[in-house]
Amino acid sequence: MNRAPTIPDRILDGLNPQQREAAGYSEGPLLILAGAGSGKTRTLTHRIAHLIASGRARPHEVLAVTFTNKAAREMRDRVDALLQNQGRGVWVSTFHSACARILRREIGHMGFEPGFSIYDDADQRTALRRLIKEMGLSDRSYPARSVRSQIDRFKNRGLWPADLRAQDTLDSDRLSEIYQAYQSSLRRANALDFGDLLMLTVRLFQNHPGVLDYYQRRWRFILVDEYQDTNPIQYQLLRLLSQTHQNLCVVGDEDQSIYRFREADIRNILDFEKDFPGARVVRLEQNYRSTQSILDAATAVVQNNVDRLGKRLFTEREGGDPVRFFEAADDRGEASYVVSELLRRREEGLSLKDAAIFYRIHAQSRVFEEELLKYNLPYAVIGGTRFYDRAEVKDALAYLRVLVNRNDSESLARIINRPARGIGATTVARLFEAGNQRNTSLWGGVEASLAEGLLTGAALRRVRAFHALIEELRNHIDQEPVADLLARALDRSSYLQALEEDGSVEAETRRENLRELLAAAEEFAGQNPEPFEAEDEEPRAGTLQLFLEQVTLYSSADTLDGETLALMTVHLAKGLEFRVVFMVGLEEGLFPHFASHSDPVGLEEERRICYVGMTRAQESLYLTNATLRRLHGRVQSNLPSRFLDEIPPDLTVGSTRAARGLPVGAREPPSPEPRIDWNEGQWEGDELPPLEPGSRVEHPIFGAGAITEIVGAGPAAKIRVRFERVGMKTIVLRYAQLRLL
DNA sequence: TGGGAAATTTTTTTT
DNA sequence: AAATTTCCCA
Repeated sequence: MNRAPTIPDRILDGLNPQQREAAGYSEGPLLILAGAGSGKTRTLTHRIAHLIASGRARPHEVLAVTFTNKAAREMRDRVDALLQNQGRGVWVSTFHSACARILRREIGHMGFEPGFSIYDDADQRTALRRLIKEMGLSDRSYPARSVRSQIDRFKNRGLWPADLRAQDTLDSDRLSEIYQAYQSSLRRANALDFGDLLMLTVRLFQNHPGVLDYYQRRWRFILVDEYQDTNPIQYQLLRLLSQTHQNLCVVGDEDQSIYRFREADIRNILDFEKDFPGARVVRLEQNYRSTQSILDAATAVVQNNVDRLGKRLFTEREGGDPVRFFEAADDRGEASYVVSELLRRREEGLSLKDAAIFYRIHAQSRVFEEELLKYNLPYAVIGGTRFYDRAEVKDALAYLRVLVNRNDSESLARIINRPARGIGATTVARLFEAGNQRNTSLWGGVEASLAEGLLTGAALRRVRAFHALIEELRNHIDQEPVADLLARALDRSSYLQALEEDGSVEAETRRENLRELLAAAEEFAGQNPEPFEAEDEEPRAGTLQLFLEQVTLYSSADTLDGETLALMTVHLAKGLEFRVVFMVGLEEGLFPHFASHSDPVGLEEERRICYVGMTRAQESLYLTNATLRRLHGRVQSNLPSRFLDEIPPDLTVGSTRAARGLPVGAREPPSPEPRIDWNEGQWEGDELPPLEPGSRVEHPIFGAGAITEIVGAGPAAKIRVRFERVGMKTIVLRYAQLRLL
């Protein structure tokens, strides 16, 4: 049956000596420092295939961790192809998916039920918003959004509420209290958030050595891609899992670390040799992807970073097109330039699937979409408002989630009055309170209210009817395929009916989306989601549960195919490559993003993001910027990105501000520039004067100073200025009699 | 009480 | 522009 071991060495054919060394390396920790385009994924897949083909590991003894589920699927397919279908059983997944899978089996040890829900960002926020209100705290001092991200950051660092010390936050008392309350509410709801998937797995391993032992023994070889973007909790997990066999192989590039906001810690890769003594280090420095011009330009940018090991990447693809600069008058002009270039190149035979548009933030996609629609060019926006984030889709999924786990309070709260059935905010608050008092979920509150007569009149009738609806639907869980169950839920809840009666175009779109969701559910049932190895003896989580998990954990970056142009953020572009890349919006304030402006560490990360984007290009790279940009409903005027200025002019063609002697990026404006006074009509409407941190200004009373921070946009923006004579002041731009120096 | 309209606030990047 | 909160009427 297992005929694989006959051809182990052929698997290493076609690799260069360094790739070969890494792929064929036998036992012990292994660090592969792999520059952009140096074939790291190829090396990883060949290593997995070789481990199995040579008989050193059986498929189920290998765990490979990738950054996205899409990457996981690709890697699984490639391994499988190399092994002629003997590769099934290798676990290839993201940290989150792997942990979810472990927890489905083991979470009983932690006092949760196996049918646990997974809360996404929106669920977390609404849960927090309610808790903060319940605790009598002001949502001004504790905006749910920022509390959510702080808690998330704690989790990425592996910190539970009890671990917080004063230095972790300015007001650690209340914050850790909220965090604590939030964790109890998750527990009552039998729910985990994204961070908990990792946190609970680590805690499970720490508290249950027997369970840890099983996984330690089982995974004799562990491989991790994009290691530069792992955070402390992921590091802990890897340490625990690799203890027994020490066969941890990590691949990464410190220049491509772009997830600091998720607590990714570059020291993980810098310190690997210290953390895992005796580690073998292999460097992959030959770039097989890009032309020399592209590589040189990208290197020139990233070289401005202080915090890096430094490496020499080389390519045999000499020369190539110079990098193209284009400065448009505004964002529409930028889009029309990009699309006209696409049309031109398509005439020359470029396939749209070989091109991509990268931007810093999702909001930039819109103008490009409009322009592409004009010419009927097929495109796909990756990420952004994902299909599964649409209100009606979330409603439908909430019904399913409640059927699996009635205690999922966020989902229940979402659907209890959708479609409107007369159970308003006041009633829901009461039900929540009833649940809280009994230390149970919203559903517990519903049951208690019905049993103990806490409600009267219309409210009672309506809640009773809703309760009956859920109970009725639950009877069908095990008897019907996911799609049928979903259709039944939408029908019995009158959700579809309400949309039909609405009659608006919007409602029609929503129904369309629901049909699409039904189709997705059907398709899901058709394919066997994850191949299970016999040894796994995994309790077959219901298909319904697997469907929900996939919908929650799989980002839409995980689907991209056909003859379509891809639009995405640079973050989502990591790990991909395209013949032609347009990186747009290279402007101060946008890229580098203003949130990182005042902080050198943040700026270095922005520079790495830029580097990642540039190195995706194989043949042609376009870098564009717009002088005026409509963003967040306002028009702003941006200087070209300082990153453009960091690229040597001999590698580029096209217009640049620098070539015309105009100010670029962080540089001081040329000095005998006429003084700009924007109180006298040069800057109309919402247009913002060319100000940025670092600009020097003069105030009639305070004298000269330098801008340290700009808050907001347009004339209503405030700026913080450090004046030479009077120190730091905050000034509203509109009223300030400032002059630019 | 519930529902929808109007006013207000807030802007990065993701599993 | 979009998300959220407040306001006002039935």
